[in-house]
Amino acid sequence: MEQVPLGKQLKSVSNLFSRHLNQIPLYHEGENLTPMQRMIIVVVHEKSQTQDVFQRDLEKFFSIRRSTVTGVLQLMEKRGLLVREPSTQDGRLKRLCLTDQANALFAIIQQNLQEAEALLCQGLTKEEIAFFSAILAKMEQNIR
Amino acid sequence: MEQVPLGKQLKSVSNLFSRHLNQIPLYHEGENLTPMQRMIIVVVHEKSQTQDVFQRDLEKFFSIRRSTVTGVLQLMEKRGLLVREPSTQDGRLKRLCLTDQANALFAIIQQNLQEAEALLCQGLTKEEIAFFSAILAKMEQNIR
DNA sequence: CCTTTTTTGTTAGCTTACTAACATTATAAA
DNA sequence: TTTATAATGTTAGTAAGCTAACAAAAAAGG
Repeated sequence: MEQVPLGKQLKSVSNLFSRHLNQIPLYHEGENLTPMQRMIIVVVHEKSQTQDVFQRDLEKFFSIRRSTVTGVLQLMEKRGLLVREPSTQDGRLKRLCLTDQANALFAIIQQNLQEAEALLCQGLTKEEIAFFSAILAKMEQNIR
Repeated sequence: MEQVPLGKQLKSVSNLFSRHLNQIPLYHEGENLTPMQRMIIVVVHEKSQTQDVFQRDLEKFFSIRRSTVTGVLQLMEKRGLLVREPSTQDGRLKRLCLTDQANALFAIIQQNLQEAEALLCQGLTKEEIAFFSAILAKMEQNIR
């Protein structure tokens, strides 16, 4: 009847994944991007192909709070990775627009992410991974 | 061939779990404990039944860095949840010692954790949970 | 014994998370 | 129309994660 501390286990793997991602270099000379910045660049790049992307979309996509979105985007804007343009349609919304610099990094960042996930999933079958992902989705529903 | 952003999914669920745990009240009047503080109280309480617990043990157990352990414990000590006693055997080690206040909270915290995990796993069979946990363990090996 | 390496813990500075309280704009209701 | 409610974003303050650089004690090697 020993209870596996599943929450702790989840947190461990999540932390280790971010830590690993953080160690993958992007630029040759020093400067780097954080894991969250990389993920945001990828999702904004992909989604903005077909639609406008606003801050609220990140909130839902990553399951994080508004204030967290604000903070991360402020840093990214300061580093010249994106700009936030107020919507003319709806004064509450701010559209996210990647800079050329960020767009240029998209391909390599996406590859880094895929490699990191490949490492994470080493030795697991496609079916196992799909099953695992489905359980995560179920848990997300349960706890939201 | 669509790649599921597994890392992002992991982070979402992990964050949501912590957020949920953070909302479970402990005291009747205002003050509360953070998710990490709760987990540390539980693990130190349990492990110290049979052995001395040092800071390095938390580092391994939670897969976090030394500096993180230091920071969390400093706060917990400031709040009177534990004390760090330098080992007489080995001058590098600091033994962790829960206060009476923290020990008194152990039972209810453990129950909170179990309820939170039960919510997380709602609708999943024992076998599914075991399989999920095994995959997490495998991933932890892969990426460490 | 002396020197080097390993282990453990701290500090400083940063990022990402949270809550709570607030401001602003849209939408709904009266 | 006017008022109330909902949706979106910000700020302030705090916790927990990280890296890098440091200090001190123990262990290993000479």
